[in-house]
Amino acid sequence: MNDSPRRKELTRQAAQLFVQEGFDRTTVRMLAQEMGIKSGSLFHHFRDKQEILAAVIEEGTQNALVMAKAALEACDHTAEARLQAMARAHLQTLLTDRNAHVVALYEWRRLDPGARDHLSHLRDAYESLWEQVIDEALEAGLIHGDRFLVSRFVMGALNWTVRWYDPAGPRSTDDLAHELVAMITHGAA
Amino acid sequence: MNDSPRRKELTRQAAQLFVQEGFDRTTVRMLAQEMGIKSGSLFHHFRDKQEILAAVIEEGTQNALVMAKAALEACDHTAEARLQAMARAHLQTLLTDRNAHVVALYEWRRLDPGARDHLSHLRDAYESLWEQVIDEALEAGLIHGDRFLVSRFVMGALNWTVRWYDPAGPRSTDDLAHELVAMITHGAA
DNA sequence: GTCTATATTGCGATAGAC
DNA sequence: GTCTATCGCAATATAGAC
Repeated sequence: MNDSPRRKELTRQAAQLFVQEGFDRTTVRMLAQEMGIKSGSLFHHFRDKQEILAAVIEEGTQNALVMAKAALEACDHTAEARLQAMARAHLQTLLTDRNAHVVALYEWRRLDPGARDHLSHLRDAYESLWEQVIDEALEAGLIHGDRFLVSRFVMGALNWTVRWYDPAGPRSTDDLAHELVAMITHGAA
Repeated sequence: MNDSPRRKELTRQAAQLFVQEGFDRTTVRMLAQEMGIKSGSLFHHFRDKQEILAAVIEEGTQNALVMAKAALEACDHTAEARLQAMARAHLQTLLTDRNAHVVALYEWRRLDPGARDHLSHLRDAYESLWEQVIDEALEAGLIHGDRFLVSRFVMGALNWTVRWYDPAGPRSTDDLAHELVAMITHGAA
């Protein structure tokens, strides 16, 4: 529809509800209440409920991409440091402040085909960033195995943290990133 | 309600729809059609839609538990063989024939608190089987790290396969299990 | 840009005949 | 155990005033 800061803020609020309840269980009335308006007014900002989901997922993936690129810029240029930076950035966009990245991963199937088509490029860009870093780790002999499988196993391990990680618990997202990298790089001594 | 073979079969058919559409998008009318009856008749077998979900999840977890135990019985008694057997069994119950195990993992949040309470013991039994095998691998020096984190990372990597694995593709579930175990046991030489 | 009011649809579940 | 018929309700979305 448009790209106003107002819409950005509404999208952010929608993301929170989608994370808590899931897309299907979130009603437009709940969304409107969270936004401080009535349900009818919501359709002035978004064509329909689907469009809200698409906006949230676009925001979530874009954000993950930006954060990952920044993390790679800032870290050492060793394969291990870069692997760790990616994992850390991924977990931060996933687990911090109930983020839109979670929606992008867990509600992807709920997108209608048109939106899925449009957003798949963004998702692919993020995933190929991962594959690039995995490639470097393979070339450096840091890890071994099939590039396709390794990257999907790693992303799976990270994405699943949403189901069990407790931000109030003893472990930081950095702890998790460190342990994951250690697990795949120092298996047998 | 009861435990007839009829109900077992209806549960199996419900599982397939839940995997395809998700619990929320599956209507009682869709379920009834799949079962070859009218929607009103469905409530002779299940009190409500929630109870169908609980039945599917119970079936899925029970099945995963039985398969895992059998796989551990049948394999060599080395830590690596046992790890591999668990991974193989997990993938088979997850990826073969659109199984109820997927529903147990991905629709857990949709259970009402009562059912969640009742079924959590079954889930815990399955997860502690995993932790036991992970413990053995740690003791054998096959892998290193935090027991809690390693088991969750491994299960995450496996559970995420549902999102990308293509049964018609070139890789078997056994290939996946082998690659995953290799990844965490032979990181750096 | 937000409101009130409402159209319309499809949902889960029930009642009672057979 | 299955059917037909339907209840009651909550869902998305629209119309038009302000």
